[in-house]
Amino acid sequence: MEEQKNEQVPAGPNNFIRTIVAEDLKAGRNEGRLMTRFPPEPNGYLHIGHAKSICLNFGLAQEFGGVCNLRFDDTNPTKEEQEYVDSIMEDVRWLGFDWEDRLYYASDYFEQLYEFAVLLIKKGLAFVCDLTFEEMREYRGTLTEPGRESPYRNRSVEENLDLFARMRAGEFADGSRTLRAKIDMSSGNINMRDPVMYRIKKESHHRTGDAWCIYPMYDYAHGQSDSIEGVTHSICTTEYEDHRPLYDWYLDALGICHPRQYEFARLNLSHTVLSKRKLLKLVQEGRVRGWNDPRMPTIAGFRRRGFTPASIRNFCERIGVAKRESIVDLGLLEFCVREDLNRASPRVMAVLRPLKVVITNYPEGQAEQLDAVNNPEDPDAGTRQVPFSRELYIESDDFMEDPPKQFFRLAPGREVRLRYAYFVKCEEVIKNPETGVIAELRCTYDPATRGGNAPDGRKVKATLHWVAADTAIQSEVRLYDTLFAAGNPNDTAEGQDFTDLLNPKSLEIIADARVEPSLAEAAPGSRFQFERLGYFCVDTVDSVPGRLVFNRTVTLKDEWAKLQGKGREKTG
RNA sequence: UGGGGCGUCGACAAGCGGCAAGUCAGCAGAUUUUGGAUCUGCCAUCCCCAGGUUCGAAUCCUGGCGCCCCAGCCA
Repeated sequence: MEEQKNEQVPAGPNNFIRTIVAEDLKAGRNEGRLMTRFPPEPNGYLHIGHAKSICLNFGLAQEFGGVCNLRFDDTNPTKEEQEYVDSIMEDVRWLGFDWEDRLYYASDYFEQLYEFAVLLIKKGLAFVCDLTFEEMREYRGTLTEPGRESPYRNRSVEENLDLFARMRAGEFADGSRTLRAKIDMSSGNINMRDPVMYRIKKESHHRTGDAWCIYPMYDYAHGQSDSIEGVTHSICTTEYEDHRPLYDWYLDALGICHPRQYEFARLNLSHTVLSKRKLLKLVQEGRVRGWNDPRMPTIAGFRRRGFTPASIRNFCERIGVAKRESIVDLGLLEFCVREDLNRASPRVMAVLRPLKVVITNYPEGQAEQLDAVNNPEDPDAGTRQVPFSRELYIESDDFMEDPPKQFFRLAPGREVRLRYAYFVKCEEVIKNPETGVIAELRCTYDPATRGGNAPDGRKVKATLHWVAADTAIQSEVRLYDTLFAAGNPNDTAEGQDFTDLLNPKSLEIIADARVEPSLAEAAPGSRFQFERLGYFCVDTVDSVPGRLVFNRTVTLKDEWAKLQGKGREKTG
């Protein structure tokens, strides 16, 4: 018995929605079909919260042999644009999902939806209301007081039919009339207080043009669209929980195929915001450089930043699906990218903040090529050659004149290894006589340690990355930190705007980083690990041959930074 | 004083009456030509609180407390 039970549970992360789907299938409901849908409104770019929904809906379909539709919820012409439609399709595909031939638009159903509305009028379940916006608000009542019925509520079916037809024909001004469902003005659920089904908007729609001047509301359009497509499980976020009675009401009143709605908690991620309204504001106010700014939590932003689709899918799997509201730590997302990038990224050496090193006992004018492993995690990745010469650059962070005990990189009199090259020892520190700033290090190398091993078996405590001064390529590197300094930027104090919590240091541009010459032909979008620094990708927008621009996707875990107490604010 | 939800480790999250999974983070150690990766061990006598039922409760009952959502002709 126990074992049988276990056999029934398919592999994969469990959650309550998956359990419901599995049970429905097992019970043979919906003729054994499973159909979900991802229904974005094309009024902005998709963000990581949408990725959670995409992974859930497409993932469930994939796992249980069902299908998932892509349907644009385009019922409000004033907010929607083709640019958003295009970006959404690109993002869903990039995440690795396929809606095949099931690309739908709510606007495809406008005629059918209109006929459904006529049917509800005929059944005496809908009426044309002439209340103004303000009047309707008054009649609606409040959270604690019931509403009052509209004086237009009892118009005859004939009059309603006539007026609704004339609304469609464009005889009335915007906002002058609505079509409303006749439900219950005293309901504790405000959604049931004679909700608006249609409003007049004489506006061009991105797909239907000027064919319509009345547009259906979300509540009226959504369930019926699900029904028309044959959706079995309509999965949305918890803020729609009290819309479910209305969702059910329309379907029952119409007597059509009745999908079931289930709600899960939307994703919140620490140190960022996931609301289209807020993201749009950041874009419009120029706080970021567009929807695909690498600091944005949008799919387009993460893509440009160098994240992989697999890392985002893994993240969505790990965070789970539940109903309680939560804020997922950004650290988990970072773990997911590192995990994926670690096994696949070619290693390369780059110096962000160059400190010149002269190897005094290395012959002037001499140069050699050293073998370097491309990816220690992947033997098939092979090796490459990196040039070595008398003058090098190392990371300025890798040298300290008067180091604390825990610092085991280069210091006066200390010997370290230059990765894949030689052991070098710091003999002299040269400073700018004016400023006292360290300008250059004089070191000696041990020719016997070529490749990085000492024949006498002596050890060094650190291995540094480096580039040869004469062959390194000067590049721009963009370092990103969290968009918001605050762990939870949605939690603003009185009189404070969420933009006040932006991290002023979210972007640092390094104009004169030096990267090893093998990167000369690196293609836009290609990803690398800069050894000891992090994962970087060639920017797809600004990088050009001869002037490479890299984005830092994520740093490597950094024990030394941790020892120095560098961290970010908690979620609170 | 309405309606709908939710409260399990620092952050997520399983669990559905039989004695607290897993992941991230953290800590300790091994290993290491990336202070990376990898490996090992540790990390909730306790599940918002208080009563009750039961041999037995995070799970059932009762009563509290706390948090979130809803008064767009937005989705």
